[in-house]
Amino acid sequence: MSRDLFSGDVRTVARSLLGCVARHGDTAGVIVETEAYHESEPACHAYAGRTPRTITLFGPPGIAYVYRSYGMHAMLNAVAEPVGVGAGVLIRALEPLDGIEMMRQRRGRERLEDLCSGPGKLTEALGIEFGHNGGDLRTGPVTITAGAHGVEIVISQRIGITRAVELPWRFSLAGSRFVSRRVPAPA
DNA sequence: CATGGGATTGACT
DNA sequence: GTCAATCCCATGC
Repeated sequence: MSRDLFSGDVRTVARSLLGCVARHGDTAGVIVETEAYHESEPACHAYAGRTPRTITLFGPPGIAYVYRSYGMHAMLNAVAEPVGVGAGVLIRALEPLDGIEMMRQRRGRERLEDLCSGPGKLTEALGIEFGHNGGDLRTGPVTITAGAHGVEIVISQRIGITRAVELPWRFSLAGSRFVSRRVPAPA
């Protein structure tokens, strides 16, 4: 298979990351939900071209792109596609694996399903901050490492966006109770 | 330089 | 189901 988890087109990478382990310090979780974003479609931050905010997306694959949403939440993305192409995979949900007590402390919640079931939740649970933007996900401090393969994947539409809503670029693990929102039933 | 919007969450009706 | 919190930055004049 591919030598590098992050090489290939962004949708392939988004699928490959399902089942992988995201880790920061003593906290870690299995990725159960991702979304692909590409400069060719208007929901992507890179759509408008290189800016100080989005420059990371145009860099080499395997780099963390962390940004602030709604003024308060950090979002974790893995940069994909070759240098010069702006694209990334949004990590939307994790199944808690290690450091669960620390996650509970950071989140102020007890239930496992409340710890990492959303893009802003998982960054809080893992202690990921804006300063991690630009870090290499292969060497840390925030890492994503290969996990299960052959997992059953569900494809659906992306969530919480207003443009290019129709693209089926959301990927989640079938039946996981840790996804941020239910996959809508087919029409 | 001023303005508006956003890849969300949690609390409340 | 509805709504506010809060701030970076892209856009427009």
